[in-house]
Amino acid sequence: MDAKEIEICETEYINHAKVESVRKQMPLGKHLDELSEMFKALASPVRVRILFALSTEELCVCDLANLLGLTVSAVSHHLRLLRMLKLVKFRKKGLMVYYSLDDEHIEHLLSDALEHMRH
Amino acid sequence: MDAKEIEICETEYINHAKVESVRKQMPLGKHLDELSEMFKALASPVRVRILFALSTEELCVCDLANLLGLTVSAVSHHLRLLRMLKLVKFRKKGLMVYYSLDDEHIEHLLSDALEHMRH
DNA sequence: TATCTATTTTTAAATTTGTTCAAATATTAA
DNA sequence: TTAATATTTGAACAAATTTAAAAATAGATA
Repeated sequence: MDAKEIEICETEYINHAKVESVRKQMPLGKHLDELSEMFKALASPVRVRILFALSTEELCVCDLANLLGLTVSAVSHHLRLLRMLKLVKFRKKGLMVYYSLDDEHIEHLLSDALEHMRH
Repeated sequence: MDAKEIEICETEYINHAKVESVRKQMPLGKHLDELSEMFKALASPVRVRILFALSTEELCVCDLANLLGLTVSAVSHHLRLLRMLKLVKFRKKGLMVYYSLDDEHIEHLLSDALEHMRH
């Protein structure tokens, strides 16, 4: 038992072999971080609504604001996050910007999660 | 166009028919809120790590703290959240508390999400 | 009983997130 | 060019989250 472990957890009961075995089986740290980033994008009532709305059809920022009862600015901030995480894509037509889900993968993830929640 | 809509979004370009059609197809508000709560539980690098660790095998609080390099207190707080959202369960043996995933559903959700992320 | 210890809870501080408002950008049209 | 307008961005603030430290709880053992 080294100094760091003592600092973290002063106990005789750590099962070091077990901990090492689990550590070896963990996915790579960067994958776990990306995964939590993706979940962070979904961890908001507003963004979940945006994504489900877009799973029905393409909508512009103003339509989304109207649907959700939020300011255009607030919606735009959320869309920026969703865009950065590649959960939505957009196309411009004149002054309007139409958003849609980035791919069907996300639609499946959403419906799977909804299904899971219902179980 | 009523007063509220004007307040929210001062534009001539809202596609009201489209917005209403989407609104009708949205899942119930309470389901969307529960879903975002579940995602909130997953929206942290620490909790994602806790869940993947527990998908390997049952671990006590101290093992988890040791594995993740956090204080026991911090881990306990995260476990409380995961417990409240029914993502983990626990069994007591003497002074020790062993945590595990609540069911295989969660394991599937995690591996599906990891898979999605890799795409 | 009293003591020891793994975990939980409380409190408080630090950080992150969500929202609004105002200003900036980009595209259309006059 | 100038004006109009849909969207984006930045700054500021409130609300929520994360963490550590200390106190409290609960179970084991002497």
